[in-house]
Amino acid sequence: MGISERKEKIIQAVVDSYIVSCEPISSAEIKQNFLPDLSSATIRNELAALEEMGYLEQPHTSAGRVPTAEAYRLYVDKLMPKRKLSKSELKVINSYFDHKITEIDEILRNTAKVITEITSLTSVAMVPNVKSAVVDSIKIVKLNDKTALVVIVTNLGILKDATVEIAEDLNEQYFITASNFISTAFHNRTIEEIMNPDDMINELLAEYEQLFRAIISIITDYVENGGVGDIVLEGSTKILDHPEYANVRKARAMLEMLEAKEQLAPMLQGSNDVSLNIKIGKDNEIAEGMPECAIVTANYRVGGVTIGNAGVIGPIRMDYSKVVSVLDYIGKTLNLLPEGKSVDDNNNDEE
Amino acid sequence: MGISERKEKIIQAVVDSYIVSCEPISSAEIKQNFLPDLSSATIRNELAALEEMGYLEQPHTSAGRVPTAEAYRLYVDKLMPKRKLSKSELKVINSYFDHKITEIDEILRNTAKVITEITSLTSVAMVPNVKSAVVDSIKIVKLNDKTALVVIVTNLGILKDATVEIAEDLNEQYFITASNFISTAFHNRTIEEIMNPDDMINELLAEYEQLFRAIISIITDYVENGGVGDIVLEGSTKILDHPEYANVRKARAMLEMLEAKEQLAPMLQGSNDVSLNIKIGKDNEIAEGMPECAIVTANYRVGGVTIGNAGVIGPIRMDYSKVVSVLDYIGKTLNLLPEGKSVDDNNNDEE
DNA sequence: TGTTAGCACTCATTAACTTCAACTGCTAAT
DNA sequence: ATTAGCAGTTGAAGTTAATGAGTGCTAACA
Repeated sequence: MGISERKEKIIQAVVDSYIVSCEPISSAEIKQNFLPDLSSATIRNELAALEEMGYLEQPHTSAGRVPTAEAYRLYVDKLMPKRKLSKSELKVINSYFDHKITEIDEILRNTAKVITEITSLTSVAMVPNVKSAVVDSIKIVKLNDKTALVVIVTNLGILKDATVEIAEDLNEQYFITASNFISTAFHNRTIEEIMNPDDMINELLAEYEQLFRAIISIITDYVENGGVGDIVLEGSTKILDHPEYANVRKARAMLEMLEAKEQLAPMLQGSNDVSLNIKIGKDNEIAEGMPECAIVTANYRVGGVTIGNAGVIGPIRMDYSKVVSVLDYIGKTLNLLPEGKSVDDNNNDEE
Repeated sequence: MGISERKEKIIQAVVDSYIVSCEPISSAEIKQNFLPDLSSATIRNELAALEEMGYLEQPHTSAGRVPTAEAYRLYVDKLMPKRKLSKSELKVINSYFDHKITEIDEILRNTAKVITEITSLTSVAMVPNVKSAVVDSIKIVKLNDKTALVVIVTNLGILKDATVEIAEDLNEQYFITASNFISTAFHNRTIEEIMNPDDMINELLAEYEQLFRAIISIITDYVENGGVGDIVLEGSTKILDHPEYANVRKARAMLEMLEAKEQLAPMLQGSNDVSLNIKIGKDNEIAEGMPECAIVTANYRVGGVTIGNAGVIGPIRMDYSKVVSVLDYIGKTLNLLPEGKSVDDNNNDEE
């Protein structure tokens, strides 16, 4: 049993209005701005029905209506208008990616920055699935008598550089040989395989056991340190711009959640198969007492390889339409990056 | 013209009380908790005099007194009681530094963390004076056909690792030779000298000019990117715990200032000669419209070498006594780090 | 049967007013 | 110089009344 087209129009009207005003919407408002051919009384009847159905709420008897999470759900799934980004917005996005970028970290940082700049919302970006990264090579460089630097190069970029303690009597040549040896052994293996080495690897690396253990320990540290890669947060104070968080109690709950970045990971993930993921309200109640909010994330690929997720986090009342357009356009832009194609060429959307 | 001892006692009473209550202090309160042998009327006379002198303020006529920045100044310079940290606090601090720490970054991160944990204030830590860091060696490692990693090791730790693009036909041996060559040329030079190479260096490095330029470019990037090293922020949401920032306007001003980390640098610096630096209110009005706050920073040395500044940032009404003790104790702890001495040995303070 | 005008009703918000209590400043006595 | 006593000031909290935005319902209408 679907709902009538007119009801859908009304839901859309309520959500659209509420997104900009953050105040209950009255029947008169809807008549004036969306359905001038109906009387406010008729609209009131519909509103009452929609409230009965769980799409709308009244803060108090004599107030207008406010959308529930259900309404937002319907809105983003079906009713939301496609938004076209303005020329200047496109320009801003392109400017973030129009120069050569080599490090995945930087791509993600830029992605987060540009999302925040355009949407005025707090944005997050993260590298997922470190375990499935494929090792290209491993370099071990002696820095001084006591320490060496381990660099693990993967298809997702430089995974991690960390220092390890070494015996003092090992010379540089030793590390060059070791690097080559270990690189060969690990080449084209995934991080996961290295963490659980099979007999072959174990045997192969017996000679460099100390270094080998150190490398595994670095990788394990890294993977277990939240099980995920870096999470980049941008514009966390934007949260305070929304009237929803006008009182300090709520604002703090939100900011504290953001400050504990690692706990955000499970909410950003889970969108690996889907390119766009919208979680509204209870959808993302990972932890007890988590503040109500909405999270929209996209799964980003560069040259066919998934490099991470990025998106926004904000009040349930957010401009989903704009957010989706931005995430979408950034996705297209990123996908074209490595081919060396100019980013200006991919602006052949609808219209 | 100094002020009488009794007046000082009263200022101390007002500040001490205000630090815990954040509410105007009445003459009766002072009598009860600090000066029971005087009548409240006498205290009122003194309070009026101190207000005249600029040390105290009344929010409104029928309210108690609140200390001005002047009063805090006098308090920290002269009146503040020496606080002894509790056993459990000392334990917490020691636990952050009782294992081998090699990277300066990690020391600073830990420092910030422990400061926040104990003071419940937002803390900052930064590496200053990159320019005067002395280069130990420089390593260039070929990662793949197109990129190489440059690692600059200084007396302050690994200054920066960054990738550079390289010509495809250079083999690994080339970089080993180049590393050695460049390392030798730069050894014991400061970053500043490298940024403005003299003729000798220029001549010496003519052979590796491309790499040489790339390295200088990395260093320049790094130094100009705020002119300072990393700034670590810890516990920024602690700001919201203080009643001073109960309204969102003020909270946002503060948080936005913190988010623009780089701008904090000049406020943390300037304490290179002094080991402890307390800036109250207008003392640190770097930018127009900066929220009123106090900043207490310490200059930290490990083995005689300054490694950075760290401290707290919070409302003018903060527990200076505790903050100073904490920063002080951490300073002593850090200073003993490299000698391998147990951190538990340095607990021979007063009492 | 769906739509609409009309009207009574509800309830948050605001302003005006009152009360209350916390302090002070001042005066006069010690 | 100190102090008791008291009048005076003022914000905070509580009360009441007026306001008006918006609804739900009823009865008439197409």
